[in-house]
Amino acid sequence: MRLVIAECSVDYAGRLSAHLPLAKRLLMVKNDGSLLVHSDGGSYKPLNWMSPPCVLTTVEPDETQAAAGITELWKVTHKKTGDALIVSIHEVHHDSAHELGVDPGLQKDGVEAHLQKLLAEQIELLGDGYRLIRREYMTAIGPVDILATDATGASVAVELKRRGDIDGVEQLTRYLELMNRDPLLAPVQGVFAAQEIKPQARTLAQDRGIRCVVLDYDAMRGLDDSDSRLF
Amino acid sequence: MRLVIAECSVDYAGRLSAHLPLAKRLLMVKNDGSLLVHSDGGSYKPLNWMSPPCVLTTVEPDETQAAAGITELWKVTHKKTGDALIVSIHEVHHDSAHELGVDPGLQKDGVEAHLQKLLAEQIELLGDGYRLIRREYMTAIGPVDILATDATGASVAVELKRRGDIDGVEQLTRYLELMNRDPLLAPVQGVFAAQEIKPQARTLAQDRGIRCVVLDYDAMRGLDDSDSRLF
DNA sequence: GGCTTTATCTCGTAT
DNA sequence: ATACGAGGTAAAGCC
Repeated sequence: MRLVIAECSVDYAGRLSAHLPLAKRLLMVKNDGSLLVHSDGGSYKPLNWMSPPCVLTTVEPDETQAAAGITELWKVTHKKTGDALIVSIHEVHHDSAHELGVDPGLQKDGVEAHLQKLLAEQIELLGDGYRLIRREYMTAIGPVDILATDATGASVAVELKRRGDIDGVEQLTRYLELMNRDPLLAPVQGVFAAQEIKPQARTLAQDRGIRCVVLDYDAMRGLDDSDSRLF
Repeated sequence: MRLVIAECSVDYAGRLSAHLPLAKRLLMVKNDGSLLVHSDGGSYKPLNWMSPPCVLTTVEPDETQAAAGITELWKVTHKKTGDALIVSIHEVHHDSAHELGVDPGLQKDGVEAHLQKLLAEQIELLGDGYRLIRREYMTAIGPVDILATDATGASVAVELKRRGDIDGVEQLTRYLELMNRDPLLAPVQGVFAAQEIKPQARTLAQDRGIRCVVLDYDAMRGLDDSDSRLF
């Protein structure tokens, strides 16, 4: 992510035409090439922006533009729609770049979060001798919902979903590949747990040696009297 | 505006509960106290945020939190709803503040400027034989959007609006009164052109002998190949 | 992948 | 002030 504070004017042409007069603003260039133009007020919506997929190119200002005080010209075009955003920069006050990496993303607490909490408390539902290591076990590619050990002490990675679909199996597969490369964890067994598991997902999981567990949410809630406290 | 790049986790409690696991993100603190938490991808929507009016306070982490690696705690609460956003900062990688001032704000040209340009180019939309005299024809009380002549060579004053309201008809009426006193122009016919004309405005216009024309912006754009050049 | 519904929606406008 | 509808809506859920 690149952060630039600059005196600039902005023109947008796409579904509509819009113009931002010259003023000092924040230009946020994300890793995917998308651009956000923010002022020091308003809500979270930028004054103007370009959504991915798009490309940012810097153009050399021509004589007229240079005479008008433009020192840099950014052109951001959307790859599909052809929408264009043109940023005319007059003066740069700040310019810094930062490596942020992939974000694990927002968890909206609802049924899945509650399911995770309940299963963590009732980890023996997976089998006798199972013990919880931790929830949200962090890996380089994101957090695994639950990490546990089975009766033999071997690691078990649990992926939780309300509706178990192929996507969830793929996700768990990626985690397992990564974790099995870690000598401190390997061998790691996979468990795909959901209130409902689609036949395709079940077939794929079994094909990859991943155990499928269907969870009874209501029964799990019934066992847990802390339910009234919610979280 | 303050920009902070930090390892942080975020919890939101308001209309819903949500959580962001520990990761490196951008924290944007606007002048009004509002906060935006951005990752290096996604759309213009932040991962999490607090809208104004709100207040940001920094809290000293307690022993447990400090032991967990939290060096700073930000608490942003909405003044009316009481929604709260809690940012647990583990490590700050960048921290800078910038004075941006008040933004002049976005001008949506789709409204009038673009319409005027398009209608000037496609003046025959008003009728066969129409010819453009000039845009922004100056009078003593201000510029008339478009001055043209009809097939007979008589003057036509065009008032353009995105949404045709009574105000626009009144404005055009004033121009027409003035221009009809000019022997070089008189008689001047009035045309009220807009993407949408309100019934009250239409009634008033017709009562004053002003012709109403509804413009199809998209069709006019489609006819204008200069649109593909963007600027 | 395409479609429908939702949103801590935001934002403007009319009442 | 509040209600209503559009948005460069974006994002989640569902078939």
